[in-house]
Amino acid sequence: MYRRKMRGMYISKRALRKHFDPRNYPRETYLLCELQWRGSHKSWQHWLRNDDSKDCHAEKYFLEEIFEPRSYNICDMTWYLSWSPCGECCDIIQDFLEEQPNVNINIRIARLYYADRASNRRGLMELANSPGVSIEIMDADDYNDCWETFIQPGVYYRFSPENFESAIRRNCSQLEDILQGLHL
DNA sequence: ATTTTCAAT
Repeated sequence: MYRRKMRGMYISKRALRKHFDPRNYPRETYLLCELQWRGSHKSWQHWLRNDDSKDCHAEKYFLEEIFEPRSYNICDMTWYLSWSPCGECCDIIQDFLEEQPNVNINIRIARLYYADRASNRRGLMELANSPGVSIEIMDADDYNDCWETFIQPGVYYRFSPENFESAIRRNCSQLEDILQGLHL
């Protein structure tokens, strides 16, 4: 059914710590996806990072190479993204959703990618206003959900978001401004 | 450092 290309389902806590702590500024982007087709009890998880060799952002890579559409039932996806999508990826996601109107994407992001660039701000605002899309900064519940889903059972990890609550708050207010179309 | 970024000039 789904190919497991490039990466698998579980991720190391080391990688999660590095890439989803908003106080870090890593030079790669991680996309963790959990999806469920309505009517099915099983969910499916997959994670990947951007492909430097192909100069391909993580979002484009996931939608073009990993996701396998079905013409029936509704698909609910949650994405945990370490960087927010750039303007171009926002357009790609929007086009994808127009072609796949049975898919919903709930996007949770750890930090904002070049938030001072008008093209990125505009992309996020337009994407957030598309049907089937929600975009939010990851809060403590998101971190816990993400950890529970993507860390292998039996691996001990305690998440302590209090260490970066101020970074989360700053990103939330910045995203709020962007989605309201301020400073475009 | 209220820096750093999947980014080229």
